[in-house]
Amino acid sequence: MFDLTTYEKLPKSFYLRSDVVQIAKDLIGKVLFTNIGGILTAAKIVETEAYCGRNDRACHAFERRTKRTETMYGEGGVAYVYLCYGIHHLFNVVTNMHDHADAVLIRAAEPIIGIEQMQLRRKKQKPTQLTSGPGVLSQALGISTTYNEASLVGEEIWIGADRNQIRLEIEIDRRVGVDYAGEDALLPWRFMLRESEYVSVKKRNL
DNA sequence: TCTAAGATGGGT
DNA sequence: CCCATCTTAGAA
Repeated sequence: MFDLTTYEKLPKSFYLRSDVVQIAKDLIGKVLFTNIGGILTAAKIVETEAYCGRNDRACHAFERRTKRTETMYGEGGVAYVYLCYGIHHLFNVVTNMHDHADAVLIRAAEPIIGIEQMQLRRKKQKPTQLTSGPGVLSQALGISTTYNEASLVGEEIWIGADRNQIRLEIEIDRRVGVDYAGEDALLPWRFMLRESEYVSVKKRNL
């Protein structure tokens, strides 16, 4: 069985750091927990992408401070959840200090706790069909836009570090689906756990 | 007001 | 390849 005391909830200071690319890398191998509707689920993060509001055309907050992006301009340590294509709820981790609009998109994970509940939510059986992709991951974990701005150091959504974590091999790639961002689409800001079967899209070329 | 496009996913 | 589905941002 899984011993919850193995995992240490990441403190707010983890999210307040200024290097969003480093944070995206650091999040690989961490475990995303949700306790929503009385259902505990957890999944190990295997794929992330960094978005930087100040110099990254792919970021929603780039040269834009609107109702939607205001979440990213807030202080780090909260969720930024938005609806994509009218269907998918994409979960991001807001980082950095107030007025610095950075976030990390959690793109894929490996189910650990609450797999049966994820199967019910997803109406799929195979473990790789539960949390491999930013939209489906949110569905499996019960995350929707109602959790936009929710704290990541609270009792509904949080991220834990394995106290016994050994060194991980990380692959780097360009981000998915941001071709509109011109040369920023080529930034090496996507991180994956090497050899994981749970990443959403296989490695392309930088 | 109006409209195009989008950090996707599933099916053909 | 196609399409579901709807909010957002920016234009008019």
